[in-house]
Amino acid sequence: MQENGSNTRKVTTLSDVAKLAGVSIATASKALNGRAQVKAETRERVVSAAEQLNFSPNVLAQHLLSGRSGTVGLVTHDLDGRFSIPTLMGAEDAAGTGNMSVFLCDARGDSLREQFHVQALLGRRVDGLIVVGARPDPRPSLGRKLPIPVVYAYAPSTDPRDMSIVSDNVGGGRLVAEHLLACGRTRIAVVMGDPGYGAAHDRVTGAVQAFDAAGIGMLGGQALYGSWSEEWGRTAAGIVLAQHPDVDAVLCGSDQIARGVLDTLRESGRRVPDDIAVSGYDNWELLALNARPQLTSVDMELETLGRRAAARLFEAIDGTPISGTETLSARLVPRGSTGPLPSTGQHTAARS
Amino acid sequence: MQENGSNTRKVTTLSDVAKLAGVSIATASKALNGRAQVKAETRERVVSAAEQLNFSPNVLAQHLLSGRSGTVGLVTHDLDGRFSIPTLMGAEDAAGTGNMSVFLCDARGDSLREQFHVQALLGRRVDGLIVVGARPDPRPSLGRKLPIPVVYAYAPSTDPRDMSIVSDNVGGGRLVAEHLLACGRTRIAVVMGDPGYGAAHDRVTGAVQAFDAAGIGMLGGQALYGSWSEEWGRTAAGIVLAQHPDVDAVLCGSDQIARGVLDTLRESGRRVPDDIAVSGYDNWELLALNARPQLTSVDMELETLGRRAAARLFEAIDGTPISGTETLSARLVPRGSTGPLPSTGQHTAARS
DNA sequence: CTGAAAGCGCTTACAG
DNA sequence: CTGAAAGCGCTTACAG
Repeated sequence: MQENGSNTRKVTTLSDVAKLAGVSIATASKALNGRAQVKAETRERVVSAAEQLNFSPNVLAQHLLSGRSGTVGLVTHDLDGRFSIPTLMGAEDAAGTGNMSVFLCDARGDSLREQFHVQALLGRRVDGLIVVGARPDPRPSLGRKLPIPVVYAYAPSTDPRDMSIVSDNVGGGRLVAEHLLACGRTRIAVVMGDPGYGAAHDRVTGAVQAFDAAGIGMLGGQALYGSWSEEWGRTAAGIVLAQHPDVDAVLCGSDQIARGVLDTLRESGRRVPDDIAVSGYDNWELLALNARPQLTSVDMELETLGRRAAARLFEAIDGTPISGTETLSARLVPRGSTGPLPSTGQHTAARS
Repeated sequence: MQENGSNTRKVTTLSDVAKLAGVSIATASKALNGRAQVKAETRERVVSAAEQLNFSPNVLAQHLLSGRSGTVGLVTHDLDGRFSIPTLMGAEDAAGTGNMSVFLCDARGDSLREQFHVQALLGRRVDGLIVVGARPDPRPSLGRKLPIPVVYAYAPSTDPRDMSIVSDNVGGGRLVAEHLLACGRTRIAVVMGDPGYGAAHDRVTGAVQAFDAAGIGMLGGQALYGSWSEEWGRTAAGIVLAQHPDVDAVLCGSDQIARGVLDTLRESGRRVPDDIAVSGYDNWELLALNARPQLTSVDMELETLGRRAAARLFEAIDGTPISGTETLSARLVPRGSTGPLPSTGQHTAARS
């Protein structure tokens, strides 16, 4: 009944195919692999035998010979998070085009666990390794003594000789600040997330570059740091409104923060974007598309990042030396929460 | 410089170890694998040689012999979604305890892609397969002719002879309805998601069972179906308030819907939970914990589900026949959005 | 064009 | 206790 309850069913082997086709196993191999020196008629006989037996070559054996396993290891620290998943999809994508398969290992931020997984993957003779961080800050290198190439994605290695692919947070901050300026906003507050993240400071740095270039200062002279949460967004918006009632834009460090800011603004009777423009970061569609109005955001293009990481890894596997940090541009995604100031009015004061 | 730019570095092999230890490769093998018939002193010499050379046995070769690869394939259809990831984590978890590694393949809802991945995994001689759906509705079987066992997780197979592990949506709906009843609510509206999902109807069915047992009817006599979005939650809450201003609870089909409902209630001046209790489903912490108040929800315990799927798969790999659908109970997570009616009052009417 | 033989890295009876 | 030999499933020179 349950035919696959146990592995008793014998898997067909090349020698089964050869026997059925009435040839040697060497000839069967050549026929199936499209080698030139096989008579057409013989090849056909072998191929049809293989089909008949539903033959699928044992890749493990093939790779024992070739010295390559056709697999890569993906060690992630953030399987539940939203950063590693798109990275991982991009990598799987790039891998899938060839005949690579991906081992997924979740190290959960624990470096012992990471070490354990790396050893296991080495034993499986993966051809290379991609390490995906949970947050964009630099992380310790796996070292340079591994027999296979490694690419660090999202979170770079602290060792500059390693290959890392990261998102440009400075550029992303600049991009969205420039957008707000282009919308005619001049009194722009910055509400950032956890100051323990390098990305938080990078995004502020980028925004300040844009403000400087426009010859205006950040509203209040400095960014408000807190956490990456809606709660903090609500609180921070209250602070901004109290201290700077004439604010005309809030640049937020994440979409979660922006959602909180939007809530407080709405409940204070401020219209978005007419009175105040609001921008997020991450372009997390769940949050951005369900916001009222929909949220202008910055997309780090993590899938591209993952694809790039995999591409670099494959180059390295093919022998091209790789090294250094590659920074990927972010992309602005304008939506309803930002727009030009209404031509009629100055920035209206509180209207509740 | 870049020592791992190409794979030139030769990987140490058991024969290297044997040579260094001055023994045959057979003896080296036995020594490292803890076979009894090896002199302690010899074993020590071999072990230290292995360490010195940083030897890591080629698992591909070992598995060629044993007939098992020590790997399983995880084919998912929802890598970007929130359902497959916890399932996958649970599976990885269960796998990690042994010495299993997991190949991750994203089929993206495309059955051709799925077929392709299954073939590739078969070629890699995985010992078993877990198929994770993107939504809880039944899906076509991969068939019964595969040489390895398969477990369907989250989305069951349509073939009852296959092994499937699913979440109990009827029970979950009943659970949360009972909770609302226990809070003293009697005028309970049900706002469900996309009626194209079996889970939507299942959750309603469970709720109705609880209502029947309590001898009360659903407010309005039927559930409102729409989509799994905040937008729909906002709209639906408006409908409920207009038609049944004396509503005292809203049972929502998802946390997203509940977030929308909460927003409309707040903007209509209704207090949650004093005037109206609100419950979600999924226990998606991002949404549930950031809600005001925090959202009572139902947790499908997807990680447990994944772990269970993997456990069943391993049993099957070990020869135990597996079959049938296993239904996992959901768990109520009470938070601030539900609670007893204030003792002082009846359900207050609109108070805006 | 076809096949016998060697070998990929390992393990396991089987002799010594 | 140790080692030579066979074999896991395949591919690739090398002879015929």
